[in-house]
Amino acid sequence: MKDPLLEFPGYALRRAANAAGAILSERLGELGLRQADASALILLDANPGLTSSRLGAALGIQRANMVPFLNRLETEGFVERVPIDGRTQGIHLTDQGRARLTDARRVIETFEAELIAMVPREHRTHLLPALLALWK
Amino acid sequence: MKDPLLEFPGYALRRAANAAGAILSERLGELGLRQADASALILLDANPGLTSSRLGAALGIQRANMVPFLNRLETEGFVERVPIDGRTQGIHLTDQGRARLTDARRVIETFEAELIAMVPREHRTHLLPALLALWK
DNA sequence: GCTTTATGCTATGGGCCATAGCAATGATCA
DNA sequence: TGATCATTGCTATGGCCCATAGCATAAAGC
Repeated sequence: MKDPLLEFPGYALRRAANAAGAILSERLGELGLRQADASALILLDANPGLTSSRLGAALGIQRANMVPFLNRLETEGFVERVPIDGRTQGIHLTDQGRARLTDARRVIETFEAELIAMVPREHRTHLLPALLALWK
Repeated sequence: MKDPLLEFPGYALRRAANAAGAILSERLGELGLRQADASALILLDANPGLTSSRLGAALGIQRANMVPFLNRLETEGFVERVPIDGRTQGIHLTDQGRARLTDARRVIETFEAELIAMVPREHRTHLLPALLALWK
């Protein structure tokens, strides 16, 4: 069967992201985390007290969607909101959040290593810079 | 602001695919098409009479989700189902489907060219093979 | 002080994917 | 040939992620 779609980098990009995302989501799911959760934990660990808006901007999540997202993280005890002024609040990891992050890191690093191992050696170092150029 | 996520190819893959997908979806939307629609039209043009199951397998769409998908394409007059035997049917493009495909091709080829142009020259030829290795 | 902007929020819908289960047909094989 | 198995197309349903519109309050800017 002919597949002309295989010539399109954009199509390959979508399929690759879906395939990789499915694997990672499944593994993070065993920790009770989604991909966005793990990303948020990593970002908050590196930048404690980040604002909801700024965290959302970094993750590419809109303000409106940050609300239920952070609510869930807070309900599960990974995160707490600390008021900064009347309208702004800093998001901080709880001890439980940091503990879960440790587990998540293991999963993610294993996953990323496997991912890189899938691409032929001669293309390997080019993947990350090429991908970053597409959205950064 | 520190962003440790930028070291992860898997994360960059997801962000790049989302960014690219948003642009393509918007442009195809002006033609009344979604990404999966355009992919299906291209595949059906290259392989007339493809079965729903086989088309779904090629596109990475499950049987259950092919039903409303093909219903819509049929309702909009892009596709017709031709019974092969009692339980199998071949999907064929209609003239209207082929016409819309012509427009879609223009959009997609422009998009793909712009996408490739975004990646630095030294990484350009590595992108497609690297991505194909991640799911093919 | 008044206007403008930023922040966090509610409500809602779309697109895409996944699972479970079903009826009917075709294929396989004793 | 007849019984079993596999395939095909389908219904129903829910989850996840994203997008828009609109709102109240608070801070910043003039």
